[in-house]
Amino acid sequence: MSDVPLRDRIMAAAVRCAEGRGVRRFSLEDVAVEAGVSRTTIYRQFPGGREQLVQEAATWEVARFWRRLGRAVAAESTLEDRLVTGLMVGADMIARSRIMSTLQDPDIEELAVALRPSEPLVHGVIRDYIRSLLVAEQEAGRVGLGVDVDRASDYVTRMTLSVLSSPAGVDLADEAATRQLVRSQFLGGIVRAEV
Amino acid sequence: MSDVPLRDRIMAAAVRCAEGRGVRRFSLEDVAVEAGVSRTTIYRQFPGGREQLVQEAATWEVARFWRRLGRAVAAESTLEDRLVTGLMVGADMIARSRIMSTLQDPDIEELAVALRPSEPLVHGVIRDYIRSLLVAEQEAGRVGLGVDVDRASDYVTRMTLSVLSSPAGVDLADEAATRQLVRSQFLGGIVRAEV
Amino acid sequence: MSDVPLRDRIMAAAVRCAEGRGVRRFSLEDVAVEAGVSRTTIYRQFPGGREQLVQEAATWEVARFWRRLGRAVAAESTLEDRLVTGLMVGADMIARSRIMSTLQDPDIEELAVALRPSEPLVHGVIRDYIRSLLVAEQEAGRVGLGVDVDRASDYVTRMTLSVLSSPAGVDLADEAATRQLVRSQFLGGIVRAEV
Amino acid sequence: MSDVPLRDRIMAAAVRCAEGRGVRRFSLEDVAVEAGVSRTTIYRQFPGGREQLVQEAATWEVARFWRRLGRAVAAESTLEDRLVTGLMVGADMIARSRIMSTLQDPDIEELAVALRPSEPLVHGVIRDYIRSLLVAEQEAGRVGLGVDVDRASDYVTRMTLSVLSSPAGVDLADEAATRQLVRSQFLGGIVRAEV
DNA sequence: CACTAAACGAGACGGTACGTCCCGTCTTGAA
DNA sequence: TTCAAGACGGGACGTACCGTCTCGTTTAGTG
Repeated sequence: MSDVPLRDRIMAAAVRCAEGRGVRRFSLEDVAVEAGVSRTTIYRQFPGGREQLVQEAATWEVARFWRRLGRAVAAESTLEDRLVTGLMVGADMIARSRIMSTLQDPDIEELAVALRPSEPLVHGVIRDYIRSLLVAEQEAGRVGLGVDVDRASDYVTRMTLSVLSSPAGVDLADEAATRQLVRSQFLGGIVRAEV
Repeated sequence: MSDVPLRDRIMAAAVRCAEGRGVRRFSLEDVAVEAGVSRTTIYRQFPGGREQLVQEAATWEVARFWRRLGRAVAAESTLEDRLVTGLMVGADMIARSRIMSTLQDPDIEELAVALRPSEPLVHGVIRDYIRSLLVAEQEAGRVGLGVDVDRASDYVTRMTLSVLSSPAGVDLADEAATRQLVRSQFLGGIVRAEV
Repeated sequence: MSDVPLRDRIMAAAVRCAEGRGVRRFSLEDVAVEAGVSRTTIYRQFPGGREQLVQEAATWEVARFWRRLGRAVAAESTLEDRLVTGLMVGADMIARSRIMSTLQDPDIEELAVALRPSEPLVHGVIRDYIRSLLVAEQEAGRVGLGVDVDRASDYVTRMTLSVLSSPAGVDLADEAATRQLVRSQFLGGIVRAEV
Repeated sequence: MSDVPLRDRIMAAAVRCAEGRGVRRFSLEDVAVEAGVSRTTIYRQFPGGREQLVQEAATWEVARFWRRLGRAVAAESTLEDRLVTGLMVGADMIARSRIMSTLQDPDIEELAVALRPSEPLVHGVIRDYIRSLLVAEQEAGRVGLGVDVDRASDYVTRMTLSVLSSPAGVDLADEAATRQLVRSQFLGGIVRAEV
């Protein structure tokens, strides 16, 4: 409805539809109406049909998620703060997102799975990012001596993604608790205790 | 194909179909033929229709996965061996499973997602199981003094599930490497080094 | 809607639609609604789709036309009366038929053409029928001596069909004129003048 | 493909397409390609769209048919020869024409029907033409005394068109047979026997 | 032993959505 | 200006399933 590229408008509409009716329930007709576009045009933009649309919309949405998380985290300065903020903001975004909440439903959701193949990718990206942060910490002399940065970043990445996907007991809305978790579990053996 | 309960025969057929054509591609007609049953009967057994069938077949298959993993692990005696064996056997089963391999495909698969909601559940079950193992280790005096068993089991669970779902660099077919991983990363600060 | 066979109900609906909107304009959806049937069912009855439906409905309707004409003609006793009645009733039915009137429209109509292939067939049937009448007349001694019955019946058939399809000057609603036409043109050299 | 008027090029292309794929099967895209023209241009030349194009192309082709038949017939001198030649050449042209042959197919063809509305018109034109020939014969003293020229020309026209559209037993490729037919059936009671 | 009731097989139907084709309109850019 | 090129909305087509229903038929279980 403006100068937003047609493709993006359609993907955005698809995401909104998925949030509303659930991924398996919306029809391309719904998306077309939501995007203010004809069904034909969707097939012109995504020749692979529904499948391609869902796939691309999903990765597009995932990218947007991490982009926003990245921006939020960039405002912080220390590694610990970034982890804490990342966990809290991420959990909040997930909670807010209607997709994720509907994803809790026992009914089947393609989106989550369309998002599956991107998991190893995400793992890699996040790990590299965290590694760069760790290196910075190391250069600042705040990392323990015997620490293997590669191994440590992989480890922190796993814990982060795991906690984000299933908090399991930790209340990520509580900053103190989250910070406690990050300190003891995530960075325990890595970062030297602040004096 | 004889005195096996009808329900199970249908679910097994559904799993086979999912392995073959992918979850979104098979029709109830396919399942019916595969199970040597009429389509009507499927609706009689699963009044919720396709959705219920996929859901139940998925969790049924997941349960089978963990059951088999459990049996394999039960043969081992120490915590470390159980973790190593669990990781290796689990990874192997995932690799062998045609569903999982097709799941790598970028195309959409409901099964994986039908399996999603069980994730927190699985987390809980595995954590409790590992916790019981840790308690045993503790009673055997093989756990470090300051270790919080609850926290440690949660931690080991996260690492296990994470590594299973995305190995990311670790070769879980290599026992030495896997054992090394388990020792240093999983049980590093928890179990006292064997003398 | 009753115990009328589904197939016939659909064809009747198709004919009504053709009468209404013109043959090229109606959609299978229209026919489905008109027949009180789902679109799917039409495809189940006519696997050849729209084409087959139009084809069959057309010949079905043509057959109905000639059947009714045959009944009307059967009431008459002499050859001349049958021809006169046939021409008049036929012209009247064509005039009444909304299909035929819309067929006058310069716009394209498939029905008329779907009916085309049946033309030689119709020619044969009508010729045989007229031949049988001629033979009866001959046996009654009312046919001229040198008349070749085969040739004569073919001739009368051509004139009949031609006049029916394009009257061109003759008013087939006027019995006197029609009878005059039949006597002088159709049976002129064939039947012996009544004394 | 050069200075031939755009309109004619398009209609010629339409006729070729109709000959190839059948009338209902070709798309405007096909015609555009065949005519070496953009689809837009077709709409500029035929604002009525596909319908107008088919209509005009059909009558254009029909006119061409009769024009060519007229030229062939003009070479003959007597009425009988013109009729014989007309029947034979006409039948031959119809047989050769790929459109007409495909028209025999049971599948639906708009062209034939687009040509339908012109039937009464054709009847009138042919009749007037034949009437003029008959008048000439009459002036040459070769027509029977009691013959009504109007009625006779109408009659000959009907027989001619009828035989052309459905020969029904007569072999119009055999000159002797055709001539025999024309003499006995068409001109029997009209033209005085040549001495 | 027949009779009935439940479970299954077979198949028709309504309905939803998909992917495709084509039409007719419009805009943009180049000759 | 005229035309080519191409995007778009819209309508219909033919197909694939789903879920529901109604019939036979087989199989047990019971009077």
